[in-house]
Amino acid sequence: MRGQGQSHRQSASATLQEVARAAGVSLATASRAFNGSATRTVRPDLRERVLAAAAELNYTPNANAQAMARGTTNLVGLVVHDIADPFFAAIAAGVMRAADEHGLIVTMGSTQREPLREVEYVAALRQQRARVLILAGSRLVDSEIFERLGAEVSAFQAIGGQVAAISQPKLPVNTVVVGNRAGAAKLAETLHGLGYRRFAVLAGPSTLLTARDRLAGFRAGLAKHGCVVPGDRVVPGEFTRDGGYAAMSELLHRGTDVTCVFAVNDVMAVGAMAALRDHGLRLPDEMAVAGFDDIVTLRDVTPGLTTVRVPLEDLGASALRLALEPPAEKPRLQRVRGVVVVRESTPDRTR
Amino acid sequence: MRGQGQSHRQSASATLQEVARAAGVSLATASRAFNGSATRTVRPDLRERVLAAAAELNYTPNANAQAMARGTTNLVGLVVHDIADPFFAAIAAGVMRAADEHGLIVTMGSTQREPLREVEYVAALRQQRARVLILAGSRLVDSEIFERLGAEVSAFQAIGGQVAAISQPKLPVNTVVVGNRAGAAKLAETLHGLGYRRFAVLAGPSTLLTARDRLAGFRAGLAKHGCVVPGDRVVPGEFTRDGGYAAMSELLHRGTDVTCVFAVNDVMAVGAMAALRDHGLRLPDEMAVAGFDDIVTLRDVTPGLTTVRVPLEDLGASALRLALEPPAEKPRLQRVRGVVVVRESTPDRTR
DNA sequence: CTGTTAGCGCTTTCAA
DNA sequence: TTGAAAGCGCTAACAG
Repeated sequence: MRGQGQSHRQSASATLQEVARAAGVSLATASRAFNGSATRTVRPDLRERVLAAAAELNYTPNANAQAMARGTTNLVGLVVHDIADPFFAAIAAGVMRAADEHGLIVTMGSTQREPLREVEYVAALRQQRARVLILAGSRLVDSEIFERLGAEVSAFQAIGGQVAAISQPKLPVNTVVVGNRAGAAKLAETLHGLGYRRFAVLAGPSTLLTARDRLAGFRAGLAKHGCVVPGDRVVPGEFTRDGGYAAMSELLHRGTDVTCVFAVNDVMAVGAMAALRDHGLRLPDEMAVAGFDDIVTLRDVTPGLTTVRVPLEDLGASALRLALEPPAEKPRLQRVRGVVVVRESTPDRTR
Repeated sequence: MRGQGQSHRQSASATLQEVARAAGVSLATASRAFNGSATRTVRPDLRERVLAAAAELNYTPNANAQAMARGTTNLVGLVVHDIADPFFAAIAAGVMRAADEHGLIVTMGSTQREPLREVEYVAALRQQRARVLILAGSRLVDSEIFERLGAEVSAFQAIGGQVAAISQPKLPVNTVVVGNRAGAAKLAETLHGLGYRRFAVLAGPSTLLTARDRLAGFRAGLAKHGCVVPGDRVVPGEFTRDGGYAAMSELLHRGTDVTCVFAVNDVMAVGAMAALRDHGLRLPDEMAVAGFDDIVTLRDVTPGLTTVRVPLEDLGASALRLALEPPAEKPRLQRVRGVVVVRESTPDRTR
């Protein structure tokens, strides 16, 4: 192609220089024809010529070159625990929607729930000079690797990157805080109001703050009514469908007289329902089940799952907006509360 | 400019130049210390010094600068119809898994099922000089905008980008072809074997090739047994949960004597089941339902949904591998077949 | 309003 | 092995 084929690349795209030449203007004018602002204007006819030449040559600006020259990109890096989990898929959808409105490109990393990979992704995003970093998903209690994440995030900020997190305000960055405790407490009170008294909790991983908060909130809500969940009715497990299935199986295996099970997220709740069925129990008559999140894809399970609705897409969109705010001295927090949604999985026992 | 801190940027990261200076070597040597190959080696002690200096300065290569200098990036652009749809989320997971193995970064665009946005995303990815483009999701019959997509894809290839598609082999690129026809035909035969004779199809959008192929395959499968689906029992609709709900409602509204409904994807099938329930029908006794895809998140619906399993994650991983293959004269096709999975939603009527 | 020119940070000849 | 220097494509002073 150009350069009479002595390029080592297999092919190349037209450059601004070539467009300028074709339009009979200087490089600078060609650049201004595209980026022209109030201060840097181009005579209309020249502008036309440049645009025409660009179209003719099928020119597209090289984003990498622009990034170099401008010293900034329009890349948003989103890090999630597991993109195949509908929880994160919904958040991702929200981030992408908001990114679109700002003309930003979203790149995504899925850590497969491996904390170290989160650190690696942040490093990769720093290398890409991403403008925005969004960390979605619960923090862990493990402080060792949390340190490293913090260091990496600081490094990202140090070169001018903007950051937001979704979950707990553990990092010194703007974060969208989900009202896990309050939501779970409200759920507990609602269930108590429906007449339930003997509860078990499928509690998720004990290292996951979100899981811990939901458990704590649930207990706090029950405590208001003098009701407790004994330790042997709190079963830990993975934060996944299979984790819910396993935890529920474990509970059934132990034998129990509980009438209502709270799984700390919907995905686990669905797994728990499957385990209950496989165990021959009829739902919801022989066991009530509640979850958390109100995952859209799961709204059609039967019996309909009582849960706490969290506006996941909005979470993603809000996080991007927060990240884009001009940096302040103190990180900003935006709290989002969940709303209890009662469905058929927890029928009213008081009547 | 950035001479003595009069840069307009708020901050900057250490550059290779600075690392080189700190290590007391030339820029070239510093570069080689990182990228060193067999031909371009660096004396071990110098190498050490460079690496130490880099660590000291918290240096990270600027990917944009590397892209400029090398003329190539390590960006994979993935375009999906809707990331919140578990179908695409699974594919995305597969792509990311495979990308990881190659040290590639994945950026994602979700078109919200708006064909024009697909074109825009491809344009954006060309601008980013992405190395790989993966187009996931059914092609449409609409030729007008298909032309534009084709042109944009060609432009992408023209500058050296590698492309793969997932769905139908309509574009002249490597593609992972899903055996929609064969899978639906097999499903039809299976259902016929279970004793069903009067079918309806919730057919999805008539412009979507995947939807059309599944309908055609289903009919072909039934035809083998002398069974037909009359036109008035084929109800179009959106390719979503709500589309399935609406189509099923429409069918029920018309009044019908069918005993089994085939929704052309699982998400629609779940919507259809909800509609059937809302209409007071008991499943699966009063109506059998089958879907297509075997979405993981939906494996726990009740009654368990009979469907055609498509290995979605593998689809994504395969697509990336295909895209990465050295360009050949002819686009390569990789066919993936679905496997019928019979569950409780279509009980055996023959006994 | 337009053109010239100096970088942005890095890779890669080409000489030494 | 190492270093000097020429770009990669673009933006943004700066001078006309």
